[in-house]
Amino acid sequence: MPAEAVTWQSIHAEVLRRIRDRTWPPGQVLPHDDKLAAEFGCARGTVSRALRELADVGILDRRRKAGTRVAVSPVRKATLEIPVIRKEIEARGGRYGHMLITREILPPPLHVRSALDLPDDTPLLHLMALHLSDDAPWCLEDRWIDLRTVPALADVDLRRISANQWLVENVAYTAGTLALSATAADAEAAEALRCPEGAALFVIERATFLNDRPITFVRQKHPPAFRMTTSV
Amino acid sequence: MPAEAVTWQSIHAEVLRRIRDRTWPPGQVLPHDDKLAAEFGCARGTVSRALRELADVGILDRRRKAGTRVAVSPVRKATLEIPVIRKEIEARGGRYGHMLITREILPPPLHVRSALDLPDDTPLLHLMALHLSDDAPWCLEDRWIDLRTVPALADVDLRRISANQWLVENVAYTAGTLALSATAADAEAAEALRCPEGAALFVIERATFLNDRPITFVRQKHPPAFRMTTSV
DNA sequence: CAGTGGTCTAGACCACGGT
DNA sequence: CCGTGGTCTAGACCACTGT
Repeated sequence: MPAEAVTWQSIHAEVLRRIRDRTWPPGQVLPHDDKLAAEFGCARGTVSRALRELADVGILDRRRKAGTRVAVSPVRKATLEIPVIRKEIEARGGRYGHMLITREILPPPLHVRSALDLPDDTPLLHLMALHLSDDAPWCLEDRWIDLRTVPALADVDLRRISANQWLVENVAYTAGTLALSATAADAEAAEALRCPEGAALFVIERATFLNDRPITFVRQKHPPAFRMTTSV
Repeated sequence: MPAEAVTWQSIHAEVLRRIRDRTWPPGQVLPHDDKLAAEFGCARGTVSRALRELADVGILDRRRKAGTRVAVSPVRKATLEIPVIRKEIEARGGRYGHMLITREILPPPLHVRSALDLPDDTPLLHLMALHLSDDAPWCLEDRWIDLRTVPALADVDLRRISANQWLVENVAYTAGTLALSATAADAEAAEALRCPEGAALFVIERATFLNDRPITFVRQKHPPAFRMTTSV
């Protein structure tokens, strides 16, 4: 048997195996990094790297002085990728299209003020737009933009480039929130998405900020067939 | 001015600042790790650690020989936490309750066979259960379990402990898929969740495996007020 | 082929947080 | 207080991949 190279990945896999084995059941304290390094025949840094990765995904609980334990309630974390809609559609083999429905300057409704943490009802740029995949409605977008944070957007022709894409290419946000929910299609959504009124729509809401200044709040309604998937 | 300690976090923050500044715009090639280490006055390993974290979340693109670039299409990644339902309810301050509606052994329908990659229609354990928060319906769970993978579950009294909880505590899955969608409430869901038929429900579907052997497929329907949130 | 990031090492100091 | 993980260093070798 050849002396296998000890990599952090190999330690990661071995530790995971012992956890799944229940060699180390939930709540169990693992040997200290030094002990494990001796057992695996490697430096402490290598063990540390492996265990840190497991702690990052919630499988281990590492604390100074207390040591490393197998997490009791493994709060599994799933990562969702939030691509630009255009890329998402093209990745699925569709031809991307975009239609600006309305563009106006309006005082924001309460839920927008709340999401963007706006102290008053200073008017924002409001857009309604439809994203299309092969000319079929992909999602109806209801967006509010604070032009005080991104003044350059005021001069952009949003019929040619979607606000979504312009923002991604021109503003790197520093913080954001994401909410997923389901809602029934109102008349406007039903018409735009060509689905019956009352149909169950998948809703993605995002608020983004640039150094605590609000950039945009967007609500995207997807037709009933839409699914978001990931693997864990 | 004291000589600040150079930590990987400080480099992480500084690089992020330069990206947001557009000092390094999307597509820009960064100086090599050695150069940056010299600039920041630290070891290459420290720079490497900082840049790796940024690459992990899709902000940088690091490749051997090609160097490090600012990602052009920042596919932002959001991480969703998938807790045990009981913990989720208790974390929100609710009192958890659980009701087993049906328990039977049945051949699985096609969508279950497909999700679990089952070659035939060998009967599985099928459960319908309702999770409650302060006696109000929280979610209707439709679960299929392959007892060949988890035979011990056959003898568990699922009226006392939910399958959800038993599985989390007793089986560490090795792989899984997650899908989120929206659907209209059918008569059964409407009655269980005390909402009108046709209401928009938020649906979470999960399939989990233990070393390529199917464990369970579960579809959880949440009433219209349900939201999943995270920050980025 | 050759340049660049990926990783390992051995040792050191330090920050956090149980006891 | 003092044990344990977190991090930095300086150097080395290696794997991947663009040219």
